[in-house]
Amino acid sequence: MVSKDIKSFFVQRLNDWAAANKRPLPWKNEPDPYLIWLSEIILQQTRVAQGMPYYEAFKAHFPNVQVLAAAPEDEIMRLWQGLGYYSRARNLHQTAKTIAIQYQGKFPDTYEEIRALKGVGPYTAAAIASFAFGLPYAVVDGNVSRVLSRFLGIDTPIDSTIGKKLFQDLADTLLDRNDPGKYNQQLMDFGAVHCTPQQPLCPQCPLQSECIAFRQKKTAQLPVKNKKITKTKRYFHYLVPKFDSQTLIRKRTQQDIWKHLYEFPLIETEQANLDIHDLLAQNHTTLDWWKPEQLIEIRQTGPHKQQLTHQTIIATFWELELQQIEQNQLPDQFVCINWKNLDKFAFPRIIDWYLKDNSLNLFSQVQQN
DNA sequence: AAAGCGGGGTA
DNA sequence: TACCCAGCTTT
Repeated sequence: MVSKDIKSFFVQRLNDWAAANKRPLPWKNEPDPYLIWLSEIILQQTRVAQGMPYYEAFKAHFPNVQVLAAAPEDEIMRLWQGLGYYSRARNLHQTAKTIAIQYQGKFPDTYEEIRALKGVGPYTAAAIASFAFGLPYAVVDGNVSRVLSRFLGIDTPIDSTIGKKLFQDLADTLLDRNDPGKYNQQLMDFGAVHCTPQQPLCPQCPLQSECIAFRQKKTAQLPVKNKKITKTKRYFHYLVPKFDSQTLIRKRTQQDIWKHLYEFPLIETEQANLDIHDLLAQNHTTLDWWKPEQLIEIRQTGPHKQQLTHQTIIATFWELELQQIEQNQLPDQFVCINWKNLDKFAFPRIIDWYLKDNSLNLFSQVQQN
């Protein structure tokens, strides 16, 4: 499928390109497998620029795997707040414990052992194996599959089962076994800054003369993906209770977005508009802490929209100033906390938005104390 | 094999 | 808007 000449052309031109296009990143040339692993988990489906500050924060808070393993889960989740795909944070914690206990703090150094870690798939295992231990495993991420599909002119969908196997095989074939880690880095850099999804820099491309997509004018059509997204709208009504400096939050534990993040008591509706008093009159278990006679005042904030990949969230915040919160009636997963302790818990972006910009009127007197 | 999971940048 | 990002896990 790939001739020896094509491979040496590819490897040589890529190496020349990388020499002229440095892309300094904090985790490059990092010898510590723990920090390499940390950076790779953070960067899964995440742009470098977005993950960078999180990497620095995690590195500062948890300088080694033992510290991370010993940290409370809520602290890790809070530090992960805003980065998305929150199961990564839980898997990070679980794997830290695995390494600290089962591996006595020494990061496993074979591909199979690394691949077996929670949250580590084929890409991440190859990345750690090659970067940290110089092992000959080719990474295949979005960048690599795009470069290969174009250079070799392959229109097999990269997200199909057959396509994943094909591109992994091709990547393994093209891998420069003299320095797998360096080669892997170069190829991802090339995809990220040169062979970009839109408007790739073909006119000045060192691979142009052998690039099938360029020759056939198909760069804009490659790579092919067959996954299409369907978006659903959801209407969230958050009830924000206030009693003195106390409020009520709960941890999301159902199989849904934002699992293991916290939120205010939530009622989800099918329609955008509703009468708040009708909603409060419902005999909903989420409202067991609420008694109509204890209501002092209601204020509304929002609705505010948040666009996720598969869902549009339209959230309205209803601030309920109360004479009392029925703490002995709290449903499962609910906790009554002081307002000033909210920063100990991880919240979805939309609640963070509300807390930062729109809740001052509710607890301003508390914050001034 | 397909679905589900975030948030943000870019055209 | 739609697409994509140093993907993985669950169903």
